[in-house]
Amino acid sequence: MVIMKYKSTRLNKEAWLSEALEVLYEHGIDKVSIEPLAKRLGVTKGSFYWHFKNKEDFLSLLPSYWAEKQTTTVMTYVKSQPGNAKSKMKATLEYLAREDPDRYDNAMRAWAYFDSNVAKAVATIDKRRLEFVCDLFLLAGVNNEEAEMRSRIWYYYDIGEHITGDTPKDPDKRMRRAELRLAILSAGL
Amino acid sequence: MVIMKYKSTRLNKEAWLSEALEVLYEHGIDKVSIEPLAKRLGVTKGSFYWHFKNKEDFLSLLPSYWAEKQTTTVMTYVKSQPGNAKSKMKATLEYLAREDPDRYDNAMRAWAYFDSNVAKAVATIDKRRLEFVCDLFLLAGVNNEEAEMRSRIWYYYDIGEHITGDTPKDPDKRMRRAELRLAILSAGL
DNA sequence: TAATAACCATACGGTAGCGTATTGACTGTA
DNA sequence: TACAGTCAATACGCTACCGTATGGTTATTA
Repeated sequence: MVIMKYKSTRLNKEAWLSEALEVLYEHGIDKVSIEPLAKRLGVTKGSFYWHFKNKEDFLSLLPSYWAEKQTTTVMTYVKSQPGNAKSKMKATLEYLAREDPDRYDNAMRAWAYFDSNVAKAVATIDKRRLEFVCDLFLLAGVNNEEAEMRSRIWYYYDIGEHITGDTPKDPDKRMRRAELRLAILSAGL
Repeated sequence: MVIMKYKSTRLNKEAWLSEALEVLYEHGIDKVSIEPLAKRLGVTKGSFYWHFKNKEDFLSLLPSYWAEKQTTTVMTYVKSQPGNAKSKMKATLEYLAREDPDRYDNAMRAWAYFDSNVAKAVATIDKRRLEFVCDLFLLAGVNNEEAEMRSRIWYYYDIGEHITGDTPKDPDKRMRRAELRLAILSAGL
């Protein structure tokens, strides 16, 4: 027999942050407001002001909360994969075509564009990803300047496809694009 | 002697739309509100409700207003330039490196992400630009599928660089990037 | 210059959301 | 079982903004 020792709706900071991230994802940062959030969580704002000082304080925690959830990503997967640079690139693209792990990216970018603190958090993630790709090109033997440019072209493609909503639903199409992309961007390696 | 026959602050619809676009650019769509806008324009909201039915109606006009301002762009310039495909690509990149004409793009995208009507307007512009680039690759003789892929890689680079705020301030650096980019993406043409 | 139309100011009522103060309920520990 | 600590509900005042109603100016046209 199950004994409900605790009222299951008692919340912690993370519950609020997680829900906020969800609303951010669905409707954008300006719809992240305390009372509606409380409603979604089945509590009142009394809870909110117990856990957080105020709204500003709360929102300032969101970017780093998001960033932390970004730690287990493509990169850890690909690094674990054996093979040369080109096959690692392939692995990266296949992973992305399968998983689409960057669920909150667009919403964060939309927010970041009007908030420099958020922009910093996003820039950190972007930098990390760019360097990861850049290393692959360096590994493939291209010089520094060109590796940087190729990795930019590579990574900004992801951003562009993502943000225009152009990512094909059909996995086969995604794979086909990945092939072509790899062929074009790793030409001569 | 100057006689002020008209109070210079009498407005028309466009004045409101233009100012709204500016606020959108500076602070995002949720800061586009009637009363503050009126203040910026030196009138009261009495004016607004003369020109527009309500806020929703007003905002629905903004994407097309933006889209119209996009008609005179890179494309008209480049089309007027002589030369083969590759030199037209070069002309395009040089124009972009010089002018940065897509001032409102990021703000529109941020908005578009949470409003499907806006998304449509942005998608129209994206499509137009993509086709323009695609035509250049077709002109250079690559097959259809690859031309589409190359143009995506080409154009999404612009979006990515733009949205990450990575565009170098230094014109020389921008030019250098353009050269490398052209070299990489037009390899073998 | 009188009449009409175009444009704007002011005052008002209404809603959504922020933040505070206070009280209440639950939980772990002595 | 009493107490302290944790978490939440309620009630309140406040601000920003939307939309309406009404009347006042300014321009246009006859």
